[in-house]
Amino acid sequence: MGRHSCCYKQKLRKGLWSPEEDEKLLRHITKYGHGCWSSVPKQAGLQRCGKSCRLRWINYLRPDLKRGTFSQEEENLIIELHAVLGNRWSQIAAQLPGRTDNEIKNLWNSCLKKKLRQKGIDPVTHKPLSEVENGEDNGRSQEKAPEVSNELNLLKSESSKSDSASYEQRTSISPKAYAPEVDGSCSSKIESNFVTTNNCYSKDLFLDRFMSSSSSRQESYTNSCQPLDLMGNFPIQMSYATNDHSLPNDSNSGHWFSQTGRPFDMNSDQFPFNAVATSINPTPTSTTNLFLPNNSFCYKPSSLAVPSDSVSTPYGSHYWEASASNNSNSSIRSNSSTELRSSSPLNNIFSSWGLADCSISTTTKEAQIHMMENHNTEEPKWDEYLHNPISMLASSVQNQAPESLCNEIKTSMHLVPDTLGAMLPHIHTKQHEQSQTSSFFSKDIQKLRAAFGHM
DNA sequence: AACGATTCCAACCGCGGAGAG
DNA sequence: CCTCTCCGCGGTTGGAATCGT
Repeated sequence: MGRHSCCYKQKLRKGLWSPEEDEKLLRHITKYGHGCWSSVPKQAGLQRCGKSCRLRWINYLRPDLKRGTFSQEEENLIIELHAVLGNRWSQIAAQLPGRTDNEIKNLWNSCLKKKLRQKGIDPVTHKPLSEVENGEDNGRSQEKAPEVSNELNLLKSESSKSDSASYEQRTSISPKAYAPEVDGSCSSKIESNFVTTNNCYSKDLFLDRFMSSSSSRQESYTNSCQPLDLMGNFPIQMSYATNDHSLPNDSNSGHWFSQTGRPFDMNSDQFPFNAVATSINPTPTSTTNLFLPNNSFCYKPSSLAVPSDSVSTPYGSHYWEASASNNSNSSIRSNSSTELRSSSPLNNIFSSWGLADCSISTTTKEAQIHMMENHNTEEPKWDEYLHNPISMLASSVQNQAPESLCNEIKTSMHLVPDTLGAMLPHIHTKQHEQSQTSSFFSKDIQKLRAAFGHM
């Protein structure tokens, strides 16, 4: 049958990727998008199979990847999600912006399993080991909530020492993303009720939500808890600003913003600040805010203009979160008591952005309606982004040389805090470390450093 | 310093689903 | 329907890095 024609083709390289290969792939995808993966290697001049390219892109080159160790919140979330979803790594990953299924799987196998066992919890069933050993219940129970609560209690006691926010607060983001909106009645409460109390939220609903919304990675990214770009912080615009390119005009600028983040893998998500605003660390004070200097909840580059009507919060900027239940039917939940800015020229762009203050869960119905309306007007364009963000991006920047675009996107790829908390580009692998001096990367590093004012 | 054991993680493999013809 | 191809997912592996003796 030859299921994977690439598998038996000789001459194809296997194993670790060289920096040159990375560069080729990155350039190609940045420029043209991946399209059909099987044709990518040929077009990009790589001696790899399409599968390998895809994997490399998803697990390493994708610009929106968050690097570094998992925070306690992330670990907790993974455990929670695993309790409900089992080994559905891709779906778990969909709830952890910037993390790949592979990464999460590795973490689980190498770390979390052990941790759970040490705590006396069976990592498969998420029940107390003693119970499992007694053979009381084989397989996964239909009622997960109590077991998960056991885990959470243990985890709470462990992780609450340093965090002022409650565990529920810290874990509220993800659940709210898949909070059922069957009738809209649960939306705000659920944020803190999932798993811990399970009051209005069954596992089945939860699963339904997942199963129906994530037939593919991209789709699940779109539909689920989404990284939130920052109101007033314009990822791509900043890139342009640092590169002296003129900004797209208002009507086009919408192209640059992600409502849910994920469809903009290539763009907004890769922005160094994005991960901050994303959902994993609901509490701005949590300990591992990888991308944020000073633990602030969002970081606003000084070079960026902020809409005059944006409102300061203890955590920085406001934004709105979109939680689309599917591509054509979305509900947007304001997560703050702040009213929508309806007068902004970029209103429709921001129509679904929320405030990242997860401790506040006031839902404004009018706001939801308003936002839904606005959101819907963006739908067709949004759909295009979903299917080919890169080419959309490319077509939006006709005036910019592809080369430059490539560099800009790449620039934001891997940013890690330096010792002072400044965000510096980081080429992750050892392979890459060797090539950091290549002009391809170093130019961007310089640019980025300049943009951040750190040298 | 040398060596073996262990850990970690990037990458591979094989399967199943979806879609086109 | 059937066949074929492509894609994505989850399990597994290989090897580099780290740890312990």
